[in-house]
Amino acid sequence: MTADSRRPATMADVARMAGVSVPTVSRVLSGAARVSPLKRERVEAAISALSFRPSAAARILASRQPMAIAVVAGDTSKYGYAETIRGIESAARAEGYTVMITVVESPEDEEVDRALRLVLTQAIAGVVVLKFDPPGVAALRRMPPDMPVVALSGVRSIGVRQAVLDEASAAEELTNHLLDLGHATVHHVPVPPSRREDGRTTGWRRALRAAGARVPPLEAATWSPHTARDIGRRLAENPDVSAVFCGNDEIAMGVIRGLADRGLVTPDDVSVVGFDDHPLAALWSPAITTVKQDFLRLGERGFALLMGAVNGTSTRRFSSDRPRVVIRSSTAPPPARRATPRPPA
Amino acid sequence: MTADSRRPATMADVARMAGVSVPTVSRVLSGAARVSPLKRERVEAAISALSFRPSAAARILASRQPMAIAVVAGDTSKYGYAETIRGIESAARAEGYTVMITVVESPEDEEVDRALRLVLTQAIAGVVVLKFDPPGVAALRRMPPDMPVVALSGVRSIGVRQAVLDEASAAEELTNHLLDLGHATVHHVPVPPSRREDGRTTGWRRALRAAGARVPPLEAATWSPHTARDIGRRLAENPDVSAVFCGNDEIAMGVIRGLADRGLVTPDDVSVVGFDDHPLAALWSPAITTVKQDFLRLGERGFALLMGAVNGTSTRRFSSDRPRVVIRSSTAPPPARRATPRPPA
DNA sequence: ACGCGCGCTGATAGCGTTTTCAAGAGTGCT
DNA sequence: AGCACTCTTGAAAACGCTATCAGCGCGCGT
Repeated sequence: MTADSRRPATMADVARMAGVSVPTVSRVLSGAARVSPLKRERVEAAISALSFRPSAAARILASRQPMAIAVVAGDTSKYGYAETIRGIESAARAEGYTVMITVVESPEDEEVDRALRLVLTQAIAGVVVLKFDPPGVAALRRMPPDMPVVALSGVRSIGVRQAVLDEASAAEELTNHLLDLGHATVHHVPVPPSRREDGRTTGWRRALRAAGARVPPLEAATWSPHTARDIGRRLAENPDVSAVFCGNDEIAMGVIRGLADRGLVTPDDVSVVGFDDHPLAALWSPAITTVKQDFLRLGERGFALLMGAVNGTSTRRFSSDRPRVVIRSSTAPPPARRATPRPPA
Repeated sequence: MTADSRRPATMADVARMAGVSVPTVSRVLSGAARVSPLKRERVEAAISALSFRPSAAARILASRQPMAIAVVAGDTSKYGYAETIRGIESAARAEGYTVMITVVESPEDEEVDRALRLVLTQAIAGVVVLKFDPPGVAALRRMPPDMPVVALSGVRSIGVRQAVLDEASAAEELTNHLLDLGHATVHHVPVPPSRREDGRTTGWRRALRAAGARVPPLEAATWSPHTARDIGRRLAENPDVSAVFCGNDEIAMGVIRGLADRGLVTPDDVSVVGFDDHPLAALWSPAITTVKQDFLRLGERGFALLMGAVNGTSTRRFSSDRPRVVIRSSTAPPPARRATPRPPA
């Protein structure tokens, strides 16, 4: 009577116990076809008596529709990445899909292939690639053509289904904000670019060009706010620097701290802006002027696009969103005369 | 000759093209048994000619071993969560496993069951539960007994296989640091507790009791650093407050900012400590004294424990790690006389 | 020369579902 | 009373792989 064997119960066990056929059990499970109330009840009783759980593998094999998607990303815990994944997951969960995550650590072929083999060897309906960095770009390129794919990114590219946050225009607007305040030019500390050049960098350059301002050389890029601190210190030595556009808020925090290390205060001596609207950006002192990127929705839009492709519901291949500038306290007009930096301790 | 049909190629197609039997194809794929070089080569040629990818569903169904695990968590993008998941994923990937993520948004039965149904309906070898918060605790409780499970958490509990970070002792040590500096007592702003009381709170209380210090009432808990800022402002009004132990670094940042809003400087007027060693903690001004929690390794240890259970390799049920205190610049002896708070603007 | 063992190979039988498909039981209508 | 339907149900056939087992060819020891 009870589930005695050590093997997990199968549909056949349930059917036997309920005195019905296997397909009937399947029907009450899927709810697709009508089953008489009596049998339905008996089947449900048997299911819980045996604590039966259907085998996902068998289900997928027979129905040919995996209820999972994969996310491929170069990182999972950095703010933008984590938030995007959260958006994907929540949209997926609402539709009954589960999300598998695989990180690709470097853009080298060998590493990319190893990670992709893992992903493609799973039962998935499609994949969302976070094309924020070189590993993401590489992964996208090596994706088999028959797999439904959506890329999430900051710049539009051709040939792929994708959801983007239009970073370039937002960056342009942000740079113009600085220019409008009276700064002669704006220095730039980019995040490591995904391609030759980031959307943020492109927008920055575009704004400077349009304003006829000098385009200063880029600072070396890293994701780490600690390197950004070093860059901030270095920037302090350069009297031409009155405004700095940082690739993201964490870098802005590092730069602000580095400037402070040399006695320069933001925004009195140097204005600094970030990007993303990190949850701590508003809390920093000074509160950081930035661009709010809705990563959560980016993830949701990406999932929606993927679903459209997977079940032929929609043929949309592109979804864009324009992030908006958030002005806070880290920007001000340039000082009449900038304080001289304090020498290194 | 070429893959003409729209159906993806199966092993039978490969076998036919290579002029071998299906099991032989399986053998070259798995590498389990020896195959003559000639046939192996022909099979490999056919595989790439047809761009054949094995069906995960069929493979799992036949072999009964899913190469995926699930992670159940109340959140995925908060620092500790994200980092732990990253640790799990990287350990899993090294062993050829993929990680599925499902978040449980609230501890209510209905929500928990809905999420768990999603998880348990997938083909997984086991699950790792992030038992950091009420949703995690609830999920763990409703997990079916026949599923291999590991809980990750900050306090030891009984009956479950688990990897922990011993928060209580670290919290005790951190509180003692404050007491040793000469503070009469230490106020506490907890994170929302996973149970009746958090390990951090327990350690704090233990230290105060042991030192015979007064145990001040707790402040209301939230994950948001912005509420923490309000709490900081409120704390500024209370002249008894000279040291504050915050449930995590983000809350510490909020509190420091709130105190600053009222003209109190850290650590001159009030010492503040956090917990976790958030990547921005060292960059904050002042740099925050905290406890370094190795979430990455927590995730790795959790995965290792799960693997032990899944393939009977090991019978270990417990793995603990002692986080260590990191002293920075947000703590100092109490002031002779604390500055009077500036009134609300 | 004979038998034994080893290495490689293919038939065959599942794995646990979903999917036809056809049959049986009612129901309503003429 | 007979017929055409609709609604439920079960039998049987996939789904694409792995596991098991027996067979075959070959080299070696006696």
